[in-house]
Amino acid sequence: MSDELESDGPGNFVADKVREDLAQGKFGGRLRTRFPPEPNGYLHIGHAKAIVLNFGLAELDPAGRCNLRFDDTNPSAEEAEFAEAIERDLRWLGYEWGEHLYFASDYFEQLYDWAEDLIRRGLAYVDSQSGEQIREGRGDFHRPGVNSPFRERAPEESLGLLRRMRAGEFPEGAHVLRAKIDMQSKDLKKRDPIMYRILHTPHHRTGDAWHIYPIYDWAHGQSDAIEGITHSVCTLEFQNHRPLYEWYLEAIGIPEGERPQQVEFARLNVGFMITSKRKLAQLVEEKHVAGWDDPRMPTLAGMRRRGYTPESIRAFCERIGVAKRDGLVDVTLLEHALREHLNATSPRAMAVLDPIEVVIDNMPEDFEHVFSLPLDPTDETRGTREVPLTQRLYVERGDFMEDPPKKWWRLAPGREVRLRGACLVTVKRVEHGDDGEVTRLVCEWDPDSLGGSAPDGRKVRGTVHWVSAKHAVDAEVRLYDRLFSAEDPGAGDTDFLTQLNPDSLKVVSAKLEPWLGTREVEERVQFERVGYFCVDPESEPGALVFNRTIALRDSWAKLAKKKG
RNA sequence: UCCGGAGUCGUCCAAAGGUAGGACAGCGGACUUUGAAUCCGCGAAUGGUGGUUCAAUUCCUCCCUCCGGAACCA
Repeated sequence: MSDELESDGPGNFVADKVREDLAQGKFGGRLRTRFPPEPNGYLHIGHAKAIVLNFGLAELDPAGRCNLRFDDTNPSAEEAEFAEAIERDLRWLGYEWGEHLYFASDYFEQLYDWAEDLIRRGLAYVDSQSGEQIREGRGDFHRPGVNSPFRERAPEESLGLLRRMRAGEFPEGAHVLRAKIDMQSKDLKKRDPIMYRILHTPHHRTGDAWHIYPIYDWAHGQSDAIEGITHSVCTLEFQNHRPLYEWYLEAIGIPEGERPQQVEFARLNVGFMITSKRKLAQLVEEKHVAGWDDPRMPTLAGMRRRGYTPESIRAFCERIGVAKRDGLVDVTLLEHALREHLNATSPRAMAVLDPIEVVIDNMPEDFEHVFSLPLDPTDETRGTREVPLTQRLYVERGDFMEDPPKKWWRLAPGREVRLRGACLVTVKRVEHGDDGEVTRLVCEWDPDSLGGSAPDGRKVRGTVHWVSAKHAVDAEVRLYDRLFSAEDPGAGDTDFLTQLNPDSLKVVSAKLEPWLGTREVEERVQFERVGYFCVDPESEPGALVFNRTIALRDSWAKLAKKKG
């Protein structure tokens, strides 16, 4: 059944349309999509949805393909660094575009030729009004626009002006090229939209070759047409652009059956995350986070560093579906996809994040036993790691309670619990510091319980993780939590910065079992009973840094919380 | 108010002129050498009105609500 689902490909309205077009032989049976990021920021979870959609659609036909095209028409915001990061993140997510890497800037010359052609045909003109005048002349929702005094300028004059604009003879703002459509249109986008503006900013690819740059609407559809795109999939906010998209394609003479068609879908919003590039850039610039790849960022780079797997992100994108209604996806859906994949792939080991000392009183001081424990208890073929047991250990402070509530199965005075994989111990005495804080648990063990179960078959409900003090490896562990404390940061007129979660990062010094001390950058593991972690690139030999990707579900915490 | 979109469980997505389905979340239980995972079960929705029809959530009318649009941004 799942085979069937997969061979059918994604089931959503865009895929349905593509299948229908394919079946009807539209575009001569050709299928081509594109992912068109602007290189002015890093890719984030919202882009992942568009990527999975576009690359996924291309697979609906054996000959289908998805181009990567950088929409680099505004040099003032764009940088090569971003383009490189985007390619890196795309590959990490699992996509490949082969030789089909394009840049809108590669089409500048063609675009320019088309523009001159439009002028000659009376479909465009150079407007020499100020930005203020142009805005005023456009009217508003209730007021029709008025024609620019330059609207009837002779084509020859516009041509001359445009050439001089291109050559850099005018200051920015002196002139623009506008399409001559209809200043009375109810569709404000059609009130003589601007095609080119003068910009003397050097471009990251074309350098100072150009002094005019095309506006999105005058570049996007044309780029699609040049590349033979059949389905130009974009988000809802571009719906209002579609009539203009189509007008330009017709104006430059693309025959009807060959015009790419724009299809819009709802962008992704995830609870407790933001996907506004402007806001993400602000977080980075104002140093609310450590960078675009801060593990708390919803960027692919940040998620990668946090320990997300590409598989889990793709699975999430497939599960949320594609539709035209705006919404806010519950972050638990993302977390579920993450845990699901991590659970299936992460080796297990033990680490104590908030250590409290344990001494096993009736164990010889020089006792040492090495257990060979499975890295994956459900699959012994995945190997084992060696875990030493000695008289002095660390256990988690939170796993001990001096006066436990009902249903507490863990360490407490007189209570027998199991040290995971090792043996059974009972707390005999509790030592306190001056401030009353527990400093040490003195326990007794059952020497016949080596391995973790008692020969008499008595049941021991609680199991806790532990680390031999003598062999423990110290490491920094960064406990990440949601960056925002509000599900919809910035909603209403709230400033999203006031909703940053003050506890989104806690750094602790942990005690690791020896095997964990030999992990390498980007390796992912499960700290048993705690969560999934991965090794941060800032780790140094002998000074590992682990990032908490996500905690394990904790039904005890839930129970305890419910009972107050 | 003008133009363009959208309204289905708490959330996201699906279906359909004839018992509205899945996932996540929630709740309950089983199992457990991870209070994890796994398994089983439960509750939960078609914005409103009028109409067409044997039957409307689906088709039509009117209304309501929400989102986007007046950048020389994408």
